[in-house]
Amino acid sequence: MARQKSEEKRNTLLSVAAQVFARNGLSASTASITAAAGMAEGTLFVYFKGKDELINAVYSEIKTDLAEAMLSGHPKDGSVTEKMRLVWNNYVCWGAENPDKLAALNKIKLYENLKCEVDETTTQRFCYLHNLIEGAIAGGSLKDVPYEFMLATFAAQAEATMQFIHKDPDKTEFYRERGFEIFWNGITRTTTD
Amino acid sequence: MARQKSEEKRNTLLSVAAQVFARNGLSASTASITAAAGMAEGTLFVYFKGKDELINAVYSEIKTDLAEAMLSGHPKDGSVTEKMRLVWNNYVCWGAENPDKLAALNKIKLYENLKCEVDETTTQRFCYLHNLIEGAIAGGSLKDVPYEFMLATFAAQAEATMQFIHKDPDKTEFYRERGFEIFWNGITRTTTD
Amino acid sequence: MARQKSEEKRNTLLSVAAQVFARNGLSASTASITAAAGMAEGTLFVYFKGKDELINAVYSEIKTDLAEAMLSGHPKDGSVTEKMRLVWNNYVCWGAENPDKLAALNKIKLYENLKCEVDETTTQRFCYLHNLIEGAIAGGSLKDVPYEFMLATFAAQAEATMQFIHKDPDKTEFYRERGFEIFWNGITRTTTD
Amino acid sequence: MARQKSEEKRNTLLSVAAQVFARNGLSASTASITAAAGMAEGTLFVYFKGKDELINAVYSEIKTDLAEAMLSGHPKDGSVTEKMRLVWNNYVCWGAENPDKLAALNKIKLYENLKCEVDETTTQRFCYLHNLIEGAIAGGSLKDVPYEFMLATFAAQAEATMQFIHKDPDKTEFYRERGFEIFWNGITRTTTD
DNA sequence: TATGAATGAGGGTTCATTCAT
DNA sequence: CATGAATGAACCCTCATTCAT
Repeated sequence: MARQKSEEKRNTLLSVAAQVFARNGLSASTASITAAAGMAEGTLFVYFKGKDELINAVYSEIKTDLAEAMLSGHPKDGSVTEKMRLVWNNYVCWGAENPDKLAALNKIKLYENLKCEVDETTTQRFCYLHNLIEGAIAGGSLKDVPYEFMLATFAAQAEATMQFIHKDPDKTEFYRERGFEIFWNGITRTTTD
Repeated sequence: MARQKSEEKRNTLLSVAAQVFARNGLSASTASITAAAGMAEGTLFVYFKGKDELINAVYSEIKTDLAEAMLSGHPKDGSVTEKMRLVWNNYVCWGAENPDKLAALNKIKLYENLKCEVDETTTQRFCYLHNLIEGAIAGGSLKDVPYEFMLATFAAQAEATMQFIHKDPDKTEFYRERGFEIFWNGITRTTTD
Repeated sequence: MARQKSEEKRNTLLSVAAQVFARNGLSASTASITAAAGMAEGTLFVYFKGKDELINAVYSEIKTDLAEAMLSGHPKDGSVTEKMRLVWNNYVCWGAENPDKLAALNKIKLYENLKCEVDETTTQRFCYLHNLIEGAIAGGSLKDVPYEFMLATFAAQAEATMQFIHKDPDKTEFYRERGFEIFWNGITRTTTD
Repeated sequence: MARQKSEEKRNTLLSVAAQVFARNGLSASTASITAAAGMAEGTLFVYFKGKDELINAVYSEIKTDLAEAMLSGHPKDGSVTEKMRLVWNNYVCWGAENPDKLAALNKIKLYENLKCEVDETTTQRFCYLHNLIEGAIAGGSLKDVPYEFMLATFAAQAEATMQFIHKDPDKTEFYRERGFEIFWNGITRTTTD
């Protein structure tokens, strides 16, 4: 008899868990998650071997979701700057629109037993970002800086930006623009210092 | 009469707790902390009302330590850039040299019951940083951006930098310089975009 | 060097302990007792081997106090009824005036590790009561009933009475009289049933 | 699906708890109760929110049991004296036959967090007793004495009686009769004092 | 003697996980 | 598969007691 497990239930658990983790921390009980999902305590263990696996799955899920959001609507052509700005906007808006996912992601990032596994598709998506950044590097003065460092800079600046947007949604556009400016100036400027 | 509470024991507990939290998360047991500190389980509760108070005290302790480190050796005069670079260097090096404190700080930041209390001196130290950043804003093109956003940018990029230094200590100077460049370019560049 | 222990401190501890036990039960901590007595935690253990010994000492102390109160002002002569009534009044009033002692006594009575030890003088005092009751028995119709049962009856009725007086002090005299009537009628009446 | 909470297990816990409390006091550990009941430590918390709820439930349970026992076999008609004697006998015998329940009841009575809640049926049963006593009052000379005081007298003397029966079961009938005599004489006698 | 920090066993309670239904 | 009662290890914390001062 093929799998009778319901993909829907699994997804419900994942998204409810993300919410609960975001609000109450990773120390939230599995019972509180199943309760919020309207399921029995034991059901969680039908879909995940244990809490640890659930946490890792939530992480993957959100990362995938984020990667997908980040590249949505990307133009085939256009300047590196324009492409980069789109990615930035997608990223920042995703965070502002999914505060629970963002919060969950940040908490799970610090989880001691995190196994960073991302699926193939997601990897490829980050690859696109990789290329963009390499392009930016090539056009600026920071030619010796590794891509990973730039990516970290990108994420760091973006997350700072998201938090301000989340606190003050009226200024979404303002922070989104200024944040990008800072980031882009930072990595593309021809230093004269 | 009787032994007096020893400031040394309290400090031992604080720094051991920071290490344990950094490595095992805030969910580490109080028993594991006292064991690592070579004390009896009950002793922790002589110095802190409960785990919650301990966590908050560790937070204050590290924040104070960081603030002190950040401003060490700051010159009375010199350009804003030079002063800022010194603060950056202090901050980044502190993080690279105190990975446990940094990790503990980041985990406690997400702690649900965190009571953000910092002492007077620490507040003043951050005030100095405040003024520096205001100076940088005044000299750049991002005049409408609030100080808090700049500070968040500073912290975000510094932390990204620290992590790279921590992973690859041989390149400490390299990342420290490039990180500052990116940050400083970002916030001071006269945009021509 | 003779005893340097202060009898006064010991007494303070006994009476403070009685109050604390009355209000918070025998499970009150030794620390709460020393705190209420204005002493250091360790001091209690200078005067008593442990909490158990303290509880037993409080019990003895109160029993002695009660026995003394019960027989105060007893007349050399007078009818059995008059003498008995005086004892009754003393007993009941003691309870009404010392609610904490009464409450402590009742709680300690049910203490699992109680060692019933009373000193010589107290024993003699209860002996006087013994003789009174024997006199009452001799004059009534319950000649075959053992003294101990009568004493229990006396105590039971008296304690019920005390509680009503304690709840409604305005009716002290009323309950004191009615309580005695019930008791005395009960044990002296010539049954016609 | 899944096991349902078993009323039997709950009852086992209640009666085992009563025994343990009777013998070791309310300070007995919850672990000692589940062990005596042959269950895991956690099981207690499936049936009761905490120790406090357990203690209150034991209290209710015993009160209900006592109220039921007290009125068993009560005659539709007969004199007040006869009815009262039956209640007395039932009460006293229940206490003598259930020393653990009696002891538990007395200890719980002094429990600092006791919430006195009795169910409807039990209340009605005590109501019957109320009426009986009112009848006795009406026929005697203590017309101004409140019912509650009489009830306290009843309980106090009955409990004294129970203790003697428990210590000397051979004289059950003797103490039961004498005890009732004393009580009944006490409250019904036409005073000539 | 008096103190109170230090101790560590023990207590109530939570919770991830198992498994009978 | 879905359920939720049952489990027992582990946790935080209390507290009687000890002992260095």
